[in-house]
Amino acid sequence: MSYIFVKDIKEHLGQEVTLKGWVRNIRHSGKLLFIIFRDGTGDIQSVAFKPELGEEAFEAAKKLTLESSVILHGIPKAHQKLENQFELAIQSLEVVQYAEDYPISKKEHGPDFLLSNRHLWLRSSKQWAVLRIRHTVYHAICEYLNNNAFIRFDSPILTPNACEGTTTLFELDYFDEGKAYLSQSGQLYLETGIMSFGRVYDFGPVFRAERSKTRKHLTEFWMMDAEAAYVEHAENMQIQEEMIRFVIRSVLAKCDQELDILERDKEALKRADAPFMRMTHYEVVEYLRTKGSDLDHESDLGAADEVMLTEGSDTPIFVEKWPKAIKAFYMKRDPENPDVVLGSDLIAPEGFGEIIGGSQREDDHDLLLSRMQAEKMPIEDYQWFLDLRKYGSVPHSGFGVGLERLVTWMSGIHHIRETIPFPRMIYRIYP
RNA sequence: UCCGGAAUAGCUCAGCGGUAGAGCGGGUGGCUGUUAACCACUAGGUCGGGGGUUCGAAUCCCUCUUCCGGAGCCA
Repeated sequence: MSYIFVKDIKEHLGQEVTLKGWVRNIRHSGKLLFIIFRDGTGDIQSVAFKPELGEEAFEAAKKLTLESSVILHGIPKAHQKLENQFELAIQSLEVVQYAEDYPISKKEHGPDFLLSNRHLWLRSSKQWAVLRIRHTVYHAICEYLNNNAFIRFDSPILTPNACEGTTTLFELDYFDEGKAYLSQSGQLYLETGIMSFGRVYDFGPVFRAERSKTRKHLTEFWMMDAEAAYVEHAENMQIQEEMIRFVIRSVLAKCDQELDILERDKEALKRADAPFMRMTHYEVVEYLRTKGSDLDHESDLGAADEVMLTEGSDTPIFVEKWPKAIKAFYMKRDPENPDVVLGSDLIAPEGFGEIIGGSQREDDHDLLLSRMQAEKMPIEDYQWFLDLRKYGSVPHSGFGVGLERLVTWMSGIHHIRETIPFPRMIYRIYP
């Protein structure tokens, strides 16, 4: 039997329709029964009136519990009390299953309980909204890149070595080949792709075995790495800015209802869709010192520094030209100042912190080799990477976006763990 | 890894040396417009584990475990 989705309800006003879904909440008052019904595409209040439904069916409906699965037949009409909303006048209903006592109640719960019940928590309206925004952000990123000559080029997840030597890797046995590691970035592989396709990106899970324990970290998260030939530092930032602004506009256009559910300040998002400021690391340190930070010119920004930096700014801010010592080996030196590299971090406003890291890459074989030797990297394992600088090397740049960080910012939520269906954190791997 | 905090009913918490409590959720009943509906009644507990102090410990001390918040690292 054909049925419709709640999202399309206003196209069927006054017609007999069927809806298939679940009971989000139920209330009854004598001969009246209200079912807050959801089907994945949206929620709608459904009303049953005992004399119309019949004694038996009404009593069966009264026994519905939270999250019971149910098929409703009825007529959508304007909500009697709320403007611009609709409700379904139930004519009959089929109970698919009476749910057992649902663990997630209508009152508050703690994070430990909710995370242990993540498989059920996903049904809650805020989680529904966040993950739909994630879907929109994901597609907006791909759409922007696809429209700008980038080709999807997926990097391997099982890798023989670290892309960046410093951070910790998840290790596993790989048949007779010794140890393999879960990728923490596809970037080096992407650099091979640009020599064939010009512009490429990957989008997939990456893994960091850091014992991080903050609201901005997951051990497994989704990263989009983009890499482009003949793109230099300034253009690299330009691409990032255009892409982020495209994402903002997409979320505002497609996720109005979701942003309302999350009580996101939409005006703040609209204001972020404006030219992004660019500051060098040197300028940032000078600026923060006037605001009381004791940061020095050799150090990375701390979490408090990032917040202080973007205070009063509506848009994200690029922090560029970092001291070479605190950045990765593959970043290209600034020809105007060999002490800094042509890298940039993009810091989101409203205290959400870093969402992108990018740089122009070192394209000179000998300079790159000496940097790798200085880092005591196993050169033989990276011969393929060095080869790229022998056979038609070109200036090129790239960047990596943390999907969950971007979704956290777009959603305006407190903790990154809600932006992925099943968060993996240092003390949690269930469910 | 470091610094804080917490663990009491299914859930969220109060109680902080003298007979284990509330709200929500569950059950039963009531109500024709409810909005985390409401009203009445009702069931539900080795107070995280172990050890100690005390006439007496949920409460004080030690220890272990688990979780939370923050830092660092990073996206």
